[in-house]
Amino acid sequence: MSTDQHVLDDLEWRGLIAHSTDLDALRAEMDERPVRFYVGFDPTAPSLHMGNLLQIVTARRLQDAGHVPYALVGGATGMIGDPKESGERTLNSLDVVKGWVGKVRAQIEPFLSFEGSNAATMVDNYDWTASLSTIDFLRDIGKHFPVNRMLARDVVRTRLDAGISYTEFSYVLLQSLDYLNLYRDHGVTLQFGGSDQWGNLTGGVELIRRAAGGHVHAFATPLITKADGTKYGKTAGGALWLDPEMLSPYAFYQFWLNIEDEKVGELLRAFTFLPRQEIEELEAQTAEKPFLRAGQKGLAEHVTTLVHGAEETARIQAASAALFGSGDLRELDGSTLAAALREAGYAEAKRADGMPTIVDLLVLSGLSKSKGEARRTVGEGGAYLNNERVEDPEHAPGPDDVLAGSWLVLRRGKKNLAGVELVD
RNA sequence: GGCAGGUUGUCCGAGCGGCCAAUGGAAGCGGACUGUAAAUCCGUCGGCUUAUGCCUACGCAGGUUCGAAUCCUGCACCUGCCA
Repeated sequence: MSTDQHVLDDLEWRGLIAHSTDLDALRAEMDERPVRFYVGFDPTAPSLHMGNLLQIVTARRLQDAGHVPYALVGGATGMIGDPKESGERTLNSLDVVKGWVGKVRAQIEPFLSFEGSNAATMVDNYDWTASLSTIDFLRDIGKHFPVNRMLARDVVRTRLDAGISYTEFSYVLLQSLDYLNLYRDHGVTLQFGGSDQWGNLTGGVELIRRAAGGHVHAFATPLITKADGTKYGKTAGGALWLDPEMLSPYAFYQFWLNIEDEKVGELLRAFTFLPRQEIEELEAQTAEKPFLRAGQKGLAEHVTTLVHGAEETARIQAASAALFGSGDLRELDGSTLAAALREAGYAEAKRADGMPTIVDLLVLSGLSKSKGEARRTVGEGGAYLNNERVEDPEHAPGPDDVLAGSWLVLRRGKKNLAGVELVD
């Protein structure tokens, strides 16, 4: 579309292609006509997360380049469960999976365009697998999967000691069948996914060659990890959910704002739609004047806008500036303070119940999970009321501590902020 | 199928009748240093009306004992050796 370079070159520059089938063949096909491609999302939770966002954004890039997206939500594969190294998954009921399918679908839709000549299509593999008979499945699909090859896959090998059910072992057949169906019925010739899906992706490519004699493509995006090689999203709140009910947009923004310097460039390339030149400028700024955090700010702003919208992002930025600014909280005007705390997270306390102690406030505001933990935080010197350290766990704020008539600003550690509003 | 060993807190892993909410490591959390960065160092790390108190916890269910994570019985699962 507007990109002056080939979309595959753009994807490569952004570091999005970790593994692939013959890219030259794919390029040739793309140059000839719009390619129909698909990416699948299994409903294993009520919300998608950071890893899925990478796939969604990648799909969008391909659509922007004129290709035709098929977004698959795995109502069927979600019933089975992709084998993962850490062990067998717990099966979810059909009702639960169906509920999640709806949520996941709704999360994907805003990112793709469903209009125009290359409109996106949503599909659910439950539609073509639910009625499939076991005999047909075993004859038509199973026959093309040599078990010795299946056993050689990394995930399966690591699971052989700990144990793997036949159910999960068979997962690759279902995903491969999806690709075959989309190839036959919709002319889909490209599938991509996370690098942990590479085995499943190539499974589909091979099945199409064996069962239909077709030559199709696949590529895998890399696993995004922290500078030390561990996964993102393993922090207190758990995964980096896209659903604002599961992770507040404020917390989402803060996550990106706190990315390590070494990773800023990589993430800007992978997750934002900023043009190459702008990203390179931000990278240069981060390298030269890291304390300005220009890269982190750009990253946080763009990704949060992408997921939660420009208005919400503006509110969060104002809140962050107010709460993390160097100024005195007392100098903030009441409405700014209230708005900022409502973004950051807050709880209410009844004036009639008397003024709670710092320990109670930490628990109430959600900054500490239990009173024991709150006491520990106070003891460690990590508890702050209105940006001033509190060292006595029994300390209760006085009337002078109440800001803007009804607010108390609680902080645990350096960057966990929340408000408590006194109400009648 | 037989024999042997195992199942401990978020994870790994000690403990093998009382001194065990349970050694050690990792993760997490807090502090110092910084830039709401990384690295490093220090501290902390079940819950409760903070109490020489109570509750929950050492695969599950029972039992022995004044007293069990530790002993016994049954069950489930895992690992190794033999068939």
